[in-house]
Amino acid sequence: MSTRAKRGATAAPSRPGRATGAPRYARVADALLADIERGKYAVGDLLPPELDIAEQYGISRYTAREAIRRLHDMGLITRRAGIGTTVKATHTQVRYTASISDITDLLHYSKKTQLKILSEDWVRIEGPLEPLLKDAAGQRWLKFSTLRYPAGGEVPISFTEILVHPTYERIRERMHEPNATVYRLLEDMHGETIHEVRQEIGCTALTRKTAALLGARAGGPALYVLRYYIGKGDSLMSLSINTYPQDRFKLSTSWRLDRRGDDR
Amino acid sequence: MSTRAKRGATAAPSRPGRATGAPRYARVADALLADIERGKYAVGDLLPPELDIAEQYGISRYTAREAIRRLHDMGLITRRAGIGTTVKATHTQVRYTASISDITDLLHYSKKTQLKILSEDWVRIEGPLEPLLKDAAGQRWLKFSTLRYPAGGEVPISFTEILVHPTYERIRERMHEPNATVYRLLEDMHGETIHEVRQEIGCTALTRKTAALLGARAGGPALYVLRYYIGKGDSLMSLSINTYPQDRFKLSTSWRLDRRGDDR
DNA sequence: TAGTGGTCTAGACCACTTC
DNA sequence: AAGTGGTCTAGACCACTAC
Repeated sequence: MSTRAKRGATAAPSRPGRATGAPRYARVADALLADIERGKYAVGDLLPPELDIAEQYGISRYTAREAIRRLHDMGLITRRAGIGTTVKATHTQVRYTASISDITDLLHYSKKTQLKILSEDWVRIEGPLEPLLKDAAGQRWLKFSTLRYPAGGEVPISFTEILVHPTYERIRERMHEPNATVYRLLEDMHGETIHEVRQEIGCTALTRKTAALLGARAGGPALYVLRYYIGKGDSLMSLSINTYPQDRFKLSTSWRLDRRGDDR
Repeated sequence: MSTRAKRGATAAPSRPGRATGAPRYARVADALLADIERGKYAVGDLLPPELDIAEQYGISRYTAREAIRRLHDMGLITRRAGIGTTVKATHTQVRYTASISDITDLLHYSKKTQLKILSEDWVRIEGPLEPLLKDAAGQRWLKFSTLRYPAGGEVPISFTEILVHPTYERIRERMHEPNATVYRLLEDMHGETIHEVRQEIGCTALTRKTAALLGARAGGPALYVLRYYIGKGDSLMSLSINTYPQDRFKLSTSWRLDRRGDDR
């Protein structure tokens, strides 16, 4: 009980389980983590209160909190004042993540593309659209038919149909501006943020009509990408239906291993 | 001063008292964030030392640290003892992330699939393989040709060629086990972890040979997915080349907005 | 040697939840 | 009223980096 502070940030490269020269909070965090993995605290259980943990390990409340914070950063627990600390998972659920800085990153490598609007009209959600927009069946949505070109290029990358919830019809006013994108207009004009994008990728054969628009061979293979743009509270704001003919576009994603609980 | 602690985490709408109602560290973090965005501290600059910030805002070092921690959690700064706090970015670089708990999640919705190995041999990286594995040109890699079936199904989902770096040839021993996956065997048998997966998605037309294996129409559209499995230090460990005929498989990804600096 | 961030203590008041 | 996590203070020693 005499040894005071141990040391600052030493090498101590996140040896899982080991705990020789690591800070106290890290050792306590490892101990708690081991308890959770061993099942001493099951999912749904409460961890002991901070003061109990502090007493149990002979540390101050600050250090106990710092240990618990690690578990929180790993996403293993939730905390609520008045309730306590609840175990939510025994292992870090997410191991790999992919990141983008901007939704545009989903669309094309090069952000330097241009959208050409072929037509703009109101459509009723029925027929082939209905399975894509079940919850909006019968509603009238704004629809843009577009081609996307590389900067200065003559050959389109994709044929894209964009459906927009009627609430946001004002974006029509500025949709023809160069470099306009639906989601940016939604943010600018309606103050709405895209909270989530759900993307579904498949393949298809080009119809005669689409092939003609894209200058590709009818029946040829094409990437078919649906993107649902979802706002606050799971509200669907927009849907885009993209068709990319073979070899004009490649979708790349990089998934990286998370090391959240280790260093920081 | 006399005023001690302010308050806990409250909503506190428009109490005309002092500041907004947010904790002090949050207000200070916002102020620092504003300074960074305004350019008062440019990228590469050092933020003032903790004690200066504490003095400047009339708070304790703990509270100043807590404020700075938020900026760190947002990825805007790096900190080093003896040096100081360096501004690394003015805005959170990553806004949207997608997560998976397991690499298997990349492959198919249902994890209940079975791999059938058609053949296994050593191939030299040349010819059509060379552009995919430039750095390994001329090397001999282990290659598996496989079909993946849904649990109990008769119709394959995909034709997959798997290339494995010669270092890891031992996985051959257990590759035929049910539910074997390359990356899990790499972890089990060689103690190597996949640090990153790079995925490239395109489309193609089925060759006669592949179509025959898959029981699909030659020339029909197919998803073409390359996955590079990368270990520590950017070392390429394995590559898989997947061909999914139309309608047998859909790739889904969900990108969520990060809200790291806001609540927690 | 001086100054930085990293760790730690011992206390305190607060808001929230449960009894 | 009691107990929880959330916030905050005023101090301290440490390891690291620069001078």
